[in-house]
Amino acid sequence: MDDAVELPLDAETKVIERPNDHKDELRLWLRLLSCKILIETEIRRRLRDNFDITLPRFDLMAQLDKAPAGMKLGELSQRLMVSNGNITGLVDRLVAQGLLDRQPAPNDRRAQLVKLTAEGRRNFRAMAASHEAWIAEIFAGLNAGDRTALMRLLGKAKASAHKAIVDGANQ
Amino acid sequence: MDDAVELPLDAETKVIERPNDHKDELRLWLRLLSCKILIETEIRRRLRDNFDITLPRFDLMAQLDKAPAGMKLGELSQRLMVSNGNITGLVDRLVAQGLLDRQPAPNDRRAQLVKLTAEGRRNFRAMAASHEAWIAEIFAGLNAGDRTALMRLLGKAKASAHKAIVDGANQ
DNA sequence: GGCAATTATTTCAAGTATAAAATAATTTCC
DNA sequence: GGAAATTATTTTATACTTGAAATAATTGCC
Repeated sequence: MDDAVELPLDAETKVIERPNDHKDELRLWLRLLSCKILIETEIRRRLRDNFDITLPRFDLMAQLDKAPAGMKLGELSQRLMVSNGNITGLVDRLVAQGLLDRQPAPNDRRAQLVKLTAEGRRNFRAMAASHEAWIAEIFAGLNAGDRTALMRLLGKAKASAHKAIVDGANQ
Repeated sequence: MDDAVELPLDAETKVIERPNDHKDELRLWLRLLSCKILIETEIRRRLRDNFDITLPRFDLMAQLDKAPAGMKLGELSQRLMVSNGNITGLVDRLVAQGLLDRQPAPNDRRAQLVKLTAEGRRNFRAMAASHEAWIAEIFAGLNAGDRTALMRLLGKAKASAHKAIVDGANQ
């Protein structure tokens, strides 16, 4: 089979001849993805080089730092948007490192509360300061207006995605 | 994912009382991430349910579909922004599935060219049509102006991140 | 021509991630 | 009170992912 090369069509022609073309949305998605990978790879590298910690562990600790009373595993799973089984393993490793501890949840023997240990909190606070500065550095090329606009558009994209997910649950 | 509750400070107060605060950039990063996870999880689910394929495999095939002459593994690694070892395994599995084939690269006995098989191309084309429609559906809540603006801002973010990565290589 | 540096890929160990099934406890509701 | 449904977590199997080291081939340069 021959592999057709893209024809050089301008936007006008596109609309007329390819009414169901959604290359724009596809490009938008790919750019969002590449932006995320670029930033994440750099943050991962800096966390490793400076603090010898992985990004998933840092992210989990960040959630716990905001919840001094501790969190249930399911809560962590929801906030981090990852599966339950994933959290089980991550918490295991962080507990083994002495950065977290588990304790039974009051009033519910199914659940456990996980919280930062004193060492975990101390560690996290130090890392978080650097992390915040890195993120600021990474977005330094955007002014306040850009950031506000990007925040709003991403919010709109999230809402739109949410709707598509609810609507097309059986798709 | 969660957008922490805004403190009731106006911009002025913020600047005065929290000169080195970069919570805005942090929130922006977290929103970008959650947007990506939300969309990716849904696309992954639909690919699995409709075509019984994983997202990484689909993404790899998408690259090859654009390169009828085939691609070298390193080229795939760059385009997909993943490690070399990752590509080796993915290609192994896709070859085992009969969707790809490897052949020696001309003029370079270190390298190999990977390309879609006829079946792989047929498969991919069918999946790609659905995939494109899903992405369009997911971004349907954004009008053309929103999409253009988001595209531009993400481009700016990428450029900014790139600069930070080059500048802060030893950070 | 030949040796050092680079490039392409694979291998390896560890960790991260998912989906689905299993386990255990709680809640609902009659 | 007790069965059924729900919820919280773990387990399992498999796949994906990374970073670093190893292997193999090519290129650059004297």
